[in-house]
Amino acid sequence: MRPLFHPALEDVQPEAILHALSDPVRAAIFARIAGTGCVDACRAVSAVGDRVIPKSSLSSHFKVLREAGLIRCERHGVEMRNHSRCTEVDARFPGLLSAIMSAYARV
Amino acid sequence: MRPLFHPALEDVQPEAILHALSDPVRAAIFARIAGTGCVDACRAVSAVGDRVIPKSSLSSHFKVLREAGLIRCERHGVEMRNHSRCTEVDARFPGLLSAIMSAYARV
DNA sequence: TCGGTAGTTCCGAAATTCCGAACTATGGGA
DNA sequence: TCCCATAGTTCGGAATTTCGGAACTACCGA
Repeated sequence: MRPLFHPALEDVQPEAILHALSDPVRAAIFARIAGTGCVDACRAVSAVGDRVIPKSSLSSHFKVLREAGLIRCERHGVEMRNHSRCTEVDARFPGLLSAIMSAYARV
Repeated sequence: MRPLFHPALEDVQPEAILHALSDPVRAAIFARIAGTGCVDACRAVSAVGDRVIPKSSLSSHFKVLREAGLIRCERHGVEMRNHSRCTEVDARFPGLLSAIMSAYARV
């Protein structure tokens, strides 16, 4: 398997970040990844709230987050490890991610 | 014409805001409204960058912004005046709008 | 009442999202 | 080595959303 595409920090666009996080499921996934530092993808987030997310949907959610520049994914053996790129993104767009995540936390 | 629907501040949802502003055209419209304080709708924003936006698309963009709680629209005679709800929204989600707008400004 | 400007609604085409089923990749035995 | 189980991706069709032109409505001034 060839390595997954990750945008360079300078190619990360605000619209992609907002689009990625405008889906509550993706926002919850991202919050979990950012909160725990690292999450092995699908099994660890197979449900959000009381809603079960199908594998194929999860896979595309991870792809959206990755291509938006929000997470970094690498395969470790049979599972995928996901790390947030919070620190990087915060350097490019100061305060953006924390404002978004605390807006969600407020609801 | 019956008055337009505007969500109460406590019904404003982060996902709606992010979705509304994840479209660069809407973000540009909102920036113009927030910047000038008030914009008479379509004529004043009939183009974003070098791209002309059809009236019907503009109309639905304004609707999305309004229903997300980002702007307040009222008819004055033949034209529609749009005000940003920045101050209100900032009270509910501190720092969110300014972080988003400065992220766009950075690109 | 007519005419012009501002904006909305309607509706079909295009694009996007959703998710089940089938498939691929990897590692651990036997 | 071969097979199995687990983790995740891809495919494809249905459902939803977005786009934009044409027709329509609302309001004002003359």
